[in-house]
Amino acid sequence: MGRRSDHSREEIRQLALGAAEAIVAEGGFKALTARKVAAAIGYTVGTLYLVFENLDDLVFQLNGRTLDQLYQRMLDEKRHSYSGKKALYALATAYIDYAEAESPRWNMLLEYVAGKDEVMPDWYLEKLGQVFGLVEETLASTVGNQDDKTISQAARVLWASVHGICILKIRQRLDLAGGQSTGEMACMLIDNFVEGMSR
Amino acid sequence: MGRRSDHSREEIRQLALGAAEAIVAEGGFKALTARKVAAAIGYTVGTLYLVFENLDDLVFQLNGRTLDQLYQRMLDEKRHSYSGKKALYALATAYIDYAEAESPRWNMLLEYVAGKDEVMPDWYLEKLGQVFGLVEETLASTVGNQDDKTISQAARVLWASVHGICILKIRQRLDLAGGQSTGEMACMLIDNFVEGMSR
DNA sequence: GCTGTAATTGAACATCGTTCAATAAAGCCA
DNA sequence: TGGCTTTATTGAACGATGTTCAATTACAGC
Repeated sequence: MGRRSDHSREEIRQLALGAAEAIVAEGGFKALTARKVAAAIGYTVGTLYLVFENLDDLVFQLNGRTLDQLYQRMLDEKRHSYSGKKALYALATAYIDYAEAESPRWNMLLEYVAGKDEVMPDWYLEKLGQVFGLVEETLASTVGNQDDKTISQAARVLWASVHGICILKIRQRLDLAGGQSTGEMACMLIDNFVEGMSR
Repeated sequence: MGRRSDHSREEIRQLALGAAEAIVAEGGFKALTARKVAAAIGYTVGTLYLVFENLDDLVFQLNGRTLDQLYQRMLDEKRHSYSGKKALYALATAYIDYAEAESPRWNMLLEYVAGKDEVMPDWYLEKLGQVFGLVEETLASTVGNQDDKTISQAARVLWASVHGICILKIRQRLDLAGGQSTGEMACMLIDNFVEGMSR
């Protein structure tokens, strides 16, 4: 109808993202459609396009909230103040548990493939940086006296690796033989990597 | 029209897969549509559905050919008969070079997300196994006297990790700071992992 | 109560994957 | 050669998708 002003733009944005999360949790990425999100919040498609540039934009913002949750879970785990390798295990476990519990949503983090020279928005890179920062701190306090640059690079290598294990497991590209759990694989990675770094 | 019999089913299948590869290389995954593939090989949509169950099936078979190529490249590299860590570097480099040269196609390997209890077809798991087998051999000859199970598990962990680095790089989730190349990151991973394994 | 503003709608468009009755070309037999 | 059967191939049809935008309607101020 006409102007109702039941909700502000920002409220509609939040409602839509919430509804989208529920839809994805229920039916995975392919279940997410503009009309479904609109219907779930009691509006119509047109309204969504006042608040989001397009569906990709909505997905991107949803991914932002996923990264926030991921960061929060890892931060909570770090609060338990383990030290050394145990702290890295804890971070990896938090990451993996989230990925397995919320797998459709976590999967969506990689769904969007940027074009050749498109670049991620700054706010998104910042959220990614937070997660890596956490790993960096923990790694720094685990392997002694290495320079900052090495630590920062190693943290990225290590976390990309944890991520890789997670992805192949969850997307079932890794079942063949072995039969280890994701957690066990991550431990093996951390053990050897940290051992190697501390020579 | 009616029956032309210009090509056998198998020939049509190969033509379609070839055309699909070209389309993906040109415009990425989202450019791949049934009508485009059909037009490219001089048939209509209907014909595609005589040869493929659906578009997912086509993508799956295309992924099979990608795995074959990947395996071949890695095998060629191994023929140069390096040994030790150098051999692992060579495998990783072959993998990474392929991923970067054929990134839309390589990206497609992870595009399909299986449902909760769907399982990959055997022929696909076999192709995956081939790739891992190559890493296994190489790793076994690099770190001395470890039992087979440990090697096989470690090979999976290591390659999932290389894969993770590749994915985050190519999908631009990893630019922040550091500025290492994918290859350098993989070397760092292999160095530390192998060092750690050989205690 | 009237009017102007703007929030909201939903029909319209192009395109998608997928299906299947209709069609026309090839093979075959007399 | 001509007619009949077979079947490979077609393409219109269907429902659903993302996206747009003129039309509609509810509110705010006078």
